[in-house]
This record gives sequence, C-alpha cells and structure tokens, in this order.
Amino acid sequence: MNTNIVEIAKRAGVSIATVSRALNNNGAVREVTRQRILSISKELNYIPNPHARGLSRKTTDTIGVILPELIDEFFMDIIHGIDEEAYRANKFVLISSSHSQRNIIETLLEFMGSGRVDGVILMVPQLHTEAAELIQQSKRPVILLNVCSDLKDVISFNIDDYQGAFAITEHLIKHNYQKIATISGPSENCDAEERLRGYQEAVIQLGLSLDKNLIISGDFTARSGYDGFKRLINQTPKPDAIFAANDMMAVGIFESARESGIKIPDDIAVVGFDDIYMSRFLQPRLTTVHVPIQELGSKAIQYLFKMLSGEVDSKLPYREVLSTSLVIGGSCGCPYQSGHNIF
Amino acid sequence: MNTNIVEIAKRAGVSIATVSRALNNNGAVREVTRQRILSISKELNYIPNPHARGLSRKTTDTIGVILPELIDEFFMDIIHGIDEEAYRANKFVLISSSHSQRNIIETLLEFMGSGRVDGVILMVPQLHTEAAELIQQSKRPVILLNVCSDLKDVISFNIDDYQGAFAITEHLIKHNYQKIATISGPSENCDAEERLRGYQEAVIQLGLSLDKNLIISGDFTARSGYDGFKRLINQTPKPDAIFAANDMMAVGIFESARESGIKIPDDIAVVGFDDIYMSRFLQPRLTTVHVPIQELGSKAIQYLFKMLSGEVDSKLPYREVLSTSLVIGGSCGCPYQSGHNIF
DNA sequence: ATTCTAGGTGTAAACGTTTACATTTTAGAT
DNA sequence: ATCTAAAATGTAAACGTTTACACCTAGAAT
Repeated sequence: MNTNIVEIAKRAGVSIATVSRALNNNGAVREVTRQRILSISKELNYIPNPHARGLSRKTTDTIGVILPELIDEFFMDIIHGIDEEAYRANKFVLISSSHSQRNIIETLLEFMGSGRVDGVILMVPQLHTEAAELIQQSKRPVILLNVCSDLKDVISFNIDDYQGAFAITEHLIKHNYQKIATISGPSENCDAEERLRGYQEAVIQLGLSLDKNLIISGDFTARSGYDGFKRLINQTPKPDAIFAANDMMAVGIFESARESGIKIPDDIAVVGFDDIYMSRFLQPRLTTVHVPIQELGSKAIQYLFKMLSGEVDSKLPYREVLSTSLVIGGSCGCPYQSGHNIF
Repeated sequence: MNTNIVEIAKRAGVSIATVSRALNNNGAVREVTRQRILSISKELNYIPNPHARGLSRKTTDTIGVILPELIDEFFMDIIHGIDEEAYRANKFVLISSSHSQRNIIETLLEFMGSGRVDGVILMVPQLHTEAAELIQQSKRPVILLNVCSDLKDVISFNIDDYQGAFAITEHLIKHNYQKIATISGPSENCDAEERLRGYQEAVIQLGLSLDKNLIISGDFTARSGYDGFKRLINQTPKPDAIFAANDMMAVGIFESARESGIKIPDDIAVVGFDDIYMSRFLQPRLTTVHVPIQELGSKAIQYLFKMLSGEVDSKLPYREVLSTSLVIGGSCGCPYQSGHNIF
C-alpha cells in the first residue's frame, strides 16, 4: 500500500488535518511543524491519492480532450499545444479520439457527468444537436475548437478559414488568373464551408464572375484532388488556377498533373490550405495558407484554465478567431527560390 | 449535484448495497429488483462517480501513455492504435507527451504512485536508469514501446529495426550496388543503433566490405539527410547507393539531389526507413521499410488489458518483436509504375 | 491575576462507492 | 405447519482526502 496521509500524521506526531493543511498551504500551521511534515512526506515519496482528493474536492486536475479521428497531421500539433500547457500547469490530459457521432455524445456524457474531468476541449467536424444541448447544460466548462455552429452562448476558438481562403484567392487574382477553380471539402464540414465562402466572396468582390462549373466538390483526401483535377482539365471552361481547399487535395492535384504532363504553375497554378509539412517538398513548393493549429490548442487550454481558476467567468460566452497567414511558394506562379531553407 | 447511488436506492426502495450489486452484476439480486434499479438509473442518467469507485476498488479505468515529443507522424498512429482498443474496452487514456528526461520520471511517479492509472505504456527514446528502477519496482504493469534496454525482466513491444535494415540493405546488394552508404540516426537512439547494426551485418554477411567512410551520422531530421548527402557525393569513395536510417532524412537527400542535378536512382539509389506518408509522393517513390506502428500501439494495450484482467501474469517478462516489411518504390532502381494507387 | 484573542491543532463528518458480514425473506422438503 | 438452506437484502466499515467546528494554548491587554 502506498503511503497515505495517516502514515505521515503518525510519524509527524500530528493529526491528519494538520498534515493536509501543511501540504496544501491552506489553514494555519506552525512553521516548524510544516517543515517536519513536508520533509517526512518527501522522504516517503508521498503522493496524494487523486481519487480521495477528487471525491472530497470535487475536482480532478484533469481535462478531457475530444478530437476527431480525421485530423491526421494536426493531431500531433493540437495535442502538443495542449499537453505543454497542461504540464506547465500540473494538469493531466484525458484524450479521446472520437470515432462516431454517437461516441462523442457518450464520451461527453462520461466526461462531464461523472466528474472524471474538470473541463473539456471539444473538436468535432460538426456539432450534433444532442451534443450541443449537453454542452449548454454542462456544469463544467467546455471549449469548442473550430466547431462552426450558430450557438451563441458558447466558448470557442476558431481558425479564420474565411479570411485565409479569401486571401489566397485574392493572391491568385492578383496574378491575373481569370478562371480560378476550387476543389472544396466535404459539404457538411464547416472548415470546408468557410473556405468555399472565402473563395466565392473573393471572386465576386474582386471583379471575377462566379462560375458553378469551376467549383468541384472534393472530400479533403488526396484522391479527391487527383480526381477533381482530372475533371477540371478536361472541361470547359478550363481553369488557369486551382484553389484546393486543403493541402492533401493539392498533393493529389500535383500527382495527377505530373501524370498528365501538365506543368505547375506554367500550365496551371495550384494553391492549397493548411500548410502541412509535406507541402514544402512539393515541386514547386506549394503556395498555401498556414493555420496556427498548435496555438489553437494552447490558447484554448489556457482559457480553460482561467475558467477553472475563476479568473474568467465560465458562463460568459467567448469567441476567438485566429488568423491565418499566406505561405508563398512557387505553385502560384510567384518566383520561388527553393533551397535548404525549407527544413 | 449529480445523481448518486443513494438517490437510486431511495427511489427503488432498496439499500445502496443492492443498487451497487445490481449495477455491477455482482452478487445476488432478484431479477425484478435489478430491472427496477436499472431502469431508474437509466432514467436519471446515472454515472458512477469514478473517484468513489477508484477509492474503493483501487482501480481506475484509465491507462497512462507516455510518448516522446519527437515522434511526429507516428504520434497519431500510436494513439489511434491505443485509443481504439481503449474505447472498445471502455477504458480511458491519460496522455503525456514527455518533454525532458526529468519529466518522464516525474510523470511516471505521478502516474504509478498515486493510482491515477491502472497501467502505463511508455515510449521513450532511451531509458534512464532511474526510470528503469521505477519500472522494476512498480506495482502496476508497465509496457515498454520500442525501448531498447538490456533490462531482462520487462514487458516490451518492439519494431524489428535490425531485420528491416538488414532486409533493405540486402535489397540494395541484390541490385548489385557496391558502395552502399548509410546516414544513421542519433547515436543514443536505439532505433538508430539497431538500424545501423542491420546495415552493417548485411554488408558484411553478404560479401561487401564495411567502409567507415560510407557511414555518416545524421539525426533523423531532413536537414541532416540534406547535409549528409552533400558530404557523401563529394568524397571518395563515392557511394552508388544510400540507406537513410529514416524517411525524413531520405526526403532531405532527395531535396539535395534535386538541387545538385543528381538523378535518383540513375546516378545514385536511395532508400529509407519508416514508410511515412510523404514517402509515396517522392519522385521516384521511395523504397523504404514499413513499420507497423499502429499495430504496435494496439498490441501493447491489448496485452496491458490482459495483464489487468489477470489473463496473463504481470510479473512474467514478455517481449514481442513486430517485423517490418519492404515497400518497393523506384528509388532503389526497381521498375516502378507510379499511379493513383498511391492514395 | 484574569480575560481576551488568535493562532495552532484535533475531531469528526462528508464525499460516493464496494463489500464482508449479518439479517431477513423465500421456497422447497418434511 | 414447521424446518432448512439458499437467495435476497441490509448494515456498516473501508478507501484517503478536505474542512467545518471545537478546543487548547500562549501571550497581550486589562
């Protein structure tokens, strides 16, 4: 059996209450007594039992993180952003990579309802009504990550997909491309929707005309970029530039272009979104939109900690939108000096 | 306050002991009573308090996972492998992406000593003595993932780096390359050591002579592959093939070769290790060694669960080595039909 | 010397389960 | 109807903390 507070109390010749007070710097304890208790507990490698503590305090030092499974490369960045802050704050991270919609509800229920975690960071492609209700009623704080929903009284951190898509489309327009196509993401996905909206607005506002035929629906996989490209180059109007709604699809486009002997950017310009690691190794380097994904994670958890400590009001809705930045490579037609700076 | 067992007992008109028995299918409860209790607890959305349960049972349904931070692409695969099994078994995953060696010890202590988790999956580049002792003494099961150590009485799951490196070097030799160089990983890293050993053994056993000048030390980064390649092509003997100890370094090699106008595989063959996603998009597709990393995670946790359930003896040392497989691309000189099958 | 105050400490209840043990109920055998 | 064994249920202790409350002491103020 591990050492517990009783053992320490016995050795220090005090009651368990005093030990608890000394260990938590909470309540009055004579300095000499405190030191004695502290040294004994160090000597015995005492670690407070988290269950007993949780039962009594009604808080664990744990936060739950629910991530979608399709997040691939960002998975690591998000978790790193979260984990680093958690470690600094001496908190623990319970992770669940949700499989289905049903699963999210279950996990949410289990996390929130049982007191297993003090708060939750939730990142799901789209928010089911049932889950939304759960969040509203929840006693414990929930932070939404890149979840677009019309819920107003909610705390969320988002990537500014719209702004990023607008900016990169604008960049293409400045290149003077006339027929700018896009391969969009899955229609229920809100990142995809916002990126499409950014593209459309840029096209309209900057004086080009919106052509339905230039909008192809993809699903964020390289495969769908590959297929989308094949369709685009065989149709009329044939685009002179393509905005892939994410980098993976751009990768598919590159592959398809290579097979068909089509030169990027000479024959057709291609840009992406996400700035995945691989994008800098494409030939030419992909022009894309950088998303501050690790920052998203760390900002979210920092805010969560503030809520838990009472520094900010958990009941107050809050929304932060992190802006993206353009990464200029050679795939858009810009001159690009490739080199070892990519590492 | 959340509903608890007392509330249910009250409504069902029984004692809390009966409720507990009914809920856990443990001890005799009349069928009609059980049904009543079950339906009431469903109706009230009852979720047992994990702290109370943990305090009483001395087990949480949680396992701890400690991962190195440098694992990048594999991070997701490992966690997915673990998470999936955990979800199936109704367990939770507490994750820590360790920052420093100090941190690992601390985390291990906290995880093990406090009863916060039932067991631990530990994946660290190299095992510090202090950590090793901790594991030996631990009451709760610990599984080592790809940790090479001379510890004998330990439970570990490993990737067969030696066999993979041997196989791919052998493949190069069958191509009839005479001067096969390698760019190794960091010297303290045990994956790196094993891969180097596999390379060396293959060279020796298959009739080539080992040349110190053909062994360049890298550090698993693309940058070090880039630099290593530059050194190799400017020296004598100049190699006709290079085995990069991981794919990232191969990526660096490709980049460097492209800059220098050196053709792969015509001028020099290049192979890697890991089969990262990006490797299939290199031109030509990288010949490499596939490592079953997700399988590593799921096998490890499955074994852990067996230990926890008593199905296997936790005190018994156990070691499983997962073998790798060759992925033949065009970079080694093999004919390779590129195409959309890569997706 | 007595009273007051406040800091230091102890006692015991509370948190929500599980479970050994005691007790009651049930049903089958007589 | 009575007895008995088994099944069903209840009682209470245990898990290891935190904390409200009570108590004790020592020194300051009277």
